[in-house]
Amino acid sequence: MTKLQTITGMADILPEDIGFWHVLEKTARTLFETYGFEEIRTPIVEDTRLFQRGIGENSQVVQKEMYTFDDKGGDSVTMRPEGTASVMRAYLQHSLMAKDAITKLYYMGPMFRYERPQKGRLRQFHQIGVELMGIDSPLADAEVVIMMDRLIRTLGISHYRLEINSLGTLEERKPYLECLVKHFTRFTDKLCDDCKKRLEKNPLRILDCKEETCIKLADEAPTIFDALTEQTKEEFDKFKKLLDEAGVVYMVNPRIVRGLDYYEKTAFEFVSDKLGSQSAFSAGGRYNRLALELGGKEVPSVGFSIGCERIIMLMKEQEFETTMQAELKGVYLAPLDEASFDVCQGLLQNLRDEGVRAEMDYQKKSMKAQMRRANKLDFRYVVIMGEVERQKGIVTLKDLENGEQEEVKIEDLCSKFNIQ
RNA sequence: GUGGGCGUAGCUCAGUUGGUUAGAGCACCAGGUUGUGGCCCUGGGGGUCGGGGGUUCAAUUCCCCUCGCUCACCCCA
Repeated sequence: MTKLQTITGMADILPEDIGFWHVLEKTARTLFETYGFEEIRTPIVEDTRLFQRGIGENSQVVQKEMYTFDDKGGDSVTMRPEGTASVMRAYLQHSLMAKDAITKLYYMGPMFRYERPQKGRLRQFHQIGVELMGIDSPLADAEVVIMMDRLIRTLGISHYRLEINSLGTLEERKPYLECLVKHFTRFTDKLCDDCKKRLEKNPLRILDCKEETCIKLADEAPTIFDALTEQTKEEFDKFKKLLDEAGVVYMVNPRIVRGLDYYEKTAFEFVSDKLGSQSAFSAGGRYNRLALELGGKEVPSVGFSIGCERIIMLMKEQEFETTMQAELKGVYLAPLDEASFDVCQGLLQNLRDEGVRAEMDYQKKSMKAQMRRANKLDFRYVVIMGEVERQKGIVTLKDLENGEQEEVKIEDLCSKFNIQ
């Protein structure tokens, strides 16, 4: 296999698909900006320590999924596996809090994780993310979730659901985790092999296991809600109320667990059963401690990120039989002899200078071949020029939509399209 | 890292109980009209049958190894 091709888990996005990306990106930009978010672009490669501290040393992402290498100066650098840590780094580095107490940012771009690819999962994938920084309030939580819900609807996606949960603060979660471990330890021998490991590494994950016996044990386990303080409960209730008022449909799922260490309190996932095993196409939550982990002061924040490849799968799903015909537009120049070819070269440039989509062959071709190509490439008009036209100083302009044609003076050609 | 499925033309796939020049549809190019597209007709180009090794008179077909793709586990967007 000496054929050159993309490496495992990295995919080309071809012209036939790029329309979906443009629609997604444009819709997100427009919507986010009406909610007061501004774009930020951070580097793809960062100091490895940013992610070790930000995402959490013991998370799976940091432990085995990062594209980490030493640069030529001997520094350990990492291709970003997610966006939030970088945005927070930029926020602290440039003291963005100085401009206003609240900072609203969004970003879009490629992320990298060394995993085995499968449906909806690539090693280079793309995320659009949002971070609302500087305030700890259920109003902020609700704002970003509502915004995400509106985005999904604007994109015409209907087969999805929103699941929410509260993970509690770090202080609330600690005793709860001990409680949970105590509960499951009594049934260690009944847990599946994976969950035996989870019991030590990440007991919350057991709640999310798909093995039947584990599910049963998880059902009997104490829930996080038992451990939440009144204040956290009230905040969660307020959050739900705001969603209700905005007409956002959700279900509370106490099994939602976040994979990155920095989440606390509100957590949410937008999921669809049309995505295969990786059903979440957007997820996020509150992360009040991230700034602390990065060595700054506390910056209470909430955000989410969208898996672009996954949400585009849903956009495609929605396209049913939408045999959207390409719009016919532009002018194809079809010279029939050598001298006309040169004249058309000039016309080609004139048209393009006027902003008209124009194209012609790079070598002399038969009229049939030129007509076929004009048709194949969805041009609306063909300019035909042979000896007859040239001597009269005109071209034959054919409308491929209805087959009608007329004679147009060469000098009038550009202005004809310029007006339209 | 683990497990299942699959690799034949640009794409979707037939095929051979091992046997001469490996097929179809679509796509592409050309001709049918020496100046007129889409439909139709005719013709053409294009394949190291993923790669390597083995068995055999003979391998795309059987065996082994390997690479790749894909789905799932783990985990995550």
